[in-house]
Amino acid sequence: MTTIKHVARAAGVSIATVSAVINDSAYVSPHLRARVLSAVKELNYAPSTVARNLRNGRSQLIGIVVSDLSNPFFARVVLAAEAAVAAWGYGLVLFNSDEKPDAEKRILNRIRMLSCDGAVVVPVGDSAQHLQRDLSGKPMPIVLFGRMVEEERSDSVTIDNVSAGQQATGYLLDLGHTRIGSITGPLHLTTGRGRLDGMLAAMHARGLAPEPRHIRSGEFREDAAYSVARSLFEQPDRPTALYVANGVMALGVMRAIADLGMKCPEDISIASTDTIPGIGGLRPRLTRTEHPVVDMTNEAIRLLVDRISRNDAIDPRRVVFQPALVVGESCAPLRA
Amino acid sequence: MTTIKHVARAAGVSIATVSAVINDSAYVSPHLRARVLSAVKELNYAPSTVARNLRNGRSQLIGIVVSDLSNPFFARVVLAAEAAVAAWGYGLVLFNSDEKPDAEKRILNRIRMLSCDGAVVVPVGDSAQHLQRDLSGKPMPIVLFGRMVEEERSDSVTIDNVSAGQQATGYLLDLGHTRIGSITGPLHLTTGRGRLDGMLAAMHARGLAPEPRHIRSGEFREDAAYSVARSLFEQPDRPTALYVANGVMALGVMRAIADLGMKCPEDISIASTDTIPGIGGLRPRLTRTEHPVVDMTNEAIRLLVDRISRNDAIDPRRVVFQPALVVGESCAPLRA
DNA sequence: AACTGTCAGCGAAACGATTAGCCAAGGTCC
DNA sequence: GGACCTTGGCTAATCGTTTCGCTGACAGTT
Repeated sequence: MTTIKHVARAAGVSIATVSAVINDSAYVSPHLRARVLSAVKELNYAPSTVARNLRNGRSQLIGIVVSDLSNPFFARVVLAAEAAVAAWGYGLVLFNSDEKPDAEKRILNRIRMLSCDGAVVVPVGDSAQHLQRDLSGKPMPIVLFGRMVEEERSDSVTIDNVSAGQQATGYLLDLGHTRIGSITGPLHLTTGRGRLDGMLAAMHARGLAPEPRHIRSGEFREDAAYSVARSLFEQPDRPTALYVANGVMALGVMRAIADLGMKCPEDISIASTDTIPGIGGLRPRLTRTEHPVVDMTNEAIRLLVDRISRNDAIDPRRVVFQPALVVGESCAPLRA
Repeated sequence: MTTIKHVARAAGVSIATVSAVINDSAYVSPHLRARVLSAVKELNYAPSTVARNLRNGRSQLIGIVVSDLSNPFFARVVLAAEAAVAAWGYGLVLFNSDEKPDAEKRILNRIRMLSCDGAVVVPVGDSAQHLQRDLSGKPMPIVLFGRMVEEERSDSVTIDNVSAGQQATGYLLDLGHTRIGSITGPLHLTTGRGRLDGMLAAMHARGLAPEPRHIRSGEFREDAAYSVARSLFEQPDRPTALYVANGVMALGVMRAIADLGMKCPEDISIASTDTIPGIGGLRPRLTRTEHPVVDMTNEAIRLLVDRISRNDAIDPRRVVFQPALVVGESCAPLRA
């Protein structure tokens, strides 16, 4: 590795001068500046970020912890986050907690040891809070993304889950369905609980109440949804319409429908929150509510970068995005 | 931040002793060791990776540069890579070159500045080679993934693209199709060129040659494939079967088929290489060749870690995985 | 001519860790 | 009892930067 010292020697100046040229942090005469720059090019010098980080206590690294990278929703978040942090001059260190609280704890500890300047976390436990409290002095900036676990004291970017459930269920109700079921995520997560609450609220608003056994919840996974859907469909009085809480679960439900020889939307209507992008050519297209993933991610990174470069403590900020209903072909009016 | 110095003071020992305890790098009497450990716990001390890295020239970071993170194939690679590097005790820094050679160059420079210990690169240009040559002294370990651009001197993990094209096309031929077209990727990439060569080889082996205007190539993107497919289908004597070179392109083709009011496989058979995971419930399921993504990724990380921890230079190793044909419902026998 | 102010550029001290080399204290052996 | 070895722990150098404070030259002011 060529270091600043080699450059200084080659250019016949002190390392302080080289540093000044590199960082534009002080005036250097054009003459010397040119000598330094040509030495830099000559030796193909690049300042060591490690040394720089040690010196000024920052790492230009942002951690991102997602709960399930195999979920395309989070893949899109990571994609957007990579672009966003690059635009702010940071690097993105990626972690996958796989919905396991202790994995999350390990990861957050690793993030701390890497001296990341901050992190975007899709929480699965309450470790994020602890991490912040632990640090004597400045807490590590954290932005919670997508969901919250308990009452949190961090910045957060989420969607209005209740509205998502309401909109999707409302659409099914408008089509005349009354026997509506739902498969939602774990109820200790706001994305699970909130969407279910929205679904129930929409029903109640029309004076309806779902069959308790048509209300199911499970992990946010394709195979989990598949099993739940099968057991739901194999019962005698199955629902005529189903609200499914996310994109991969909707895929699992679709697979169950196909495997049971049913047809969607002829035999059952499916509305979901979230979808899998790019499957526009496959039928049926899902009717679902969508989140503005890129905007949400940009906002999260913006909040994080702002908090990193801010030295006064301010109150947590919570940004909530609204879902939008997108109509596909997976829902049909109730047959009389 | 609490540093090793604070721990030393609290435990009443020198920082060298603390370091020895932390790293088990020298014998420390049980008495002092206990004092140190309790001070560590007391102060909630975690060694600064930055300082440690500066000192011993490693960063415990592995970079990964993918060419298009919005492609689910690479999303799966990243998912697998995250798990693999974590298992080896590394962190994963993610970059997206978006198929742009100059973005790749910038990224590789950033990776160098971050003093990553190595990188997995899906190359879009020839910067990876340059990066290796540039460094005086030890070159930075790099493993090329998925494709190669020119003759390369790095380790690489790829698939047998020719075989992928042959298998998929062979299946179409077995169904009786002779007027077969193809939409493949950019021909300067081995994934583009190789798959097309395989397709052509399969045709030639049966004494057939495709219509030149049925052989198209374009970017590995859903929308690119959509346009190409439309223009192909709107011609008078369109092919009865089509080989599509990757999963997202296949989705674009499916969308074009749907938008033109055609049906797959009734009106046209589609076979592809690569697919989008988890769409088992949507119809038709693609007939395609699949790659062992997880195995490939693990192998790449294994090669990289091996080269990082090795101090003797050895010849580049090339690992080639074989694709496997998976039959769906997107192909039908040719109607007489 | 002496004093003051400017200012380009330099030297050296951090940042937080690892580690080679050293130094007392204690034990062993003739 | 002195020479020698072992050994636990410490001091100090080092990694590659940034940055504070200083030097010395030169110009302007009286």
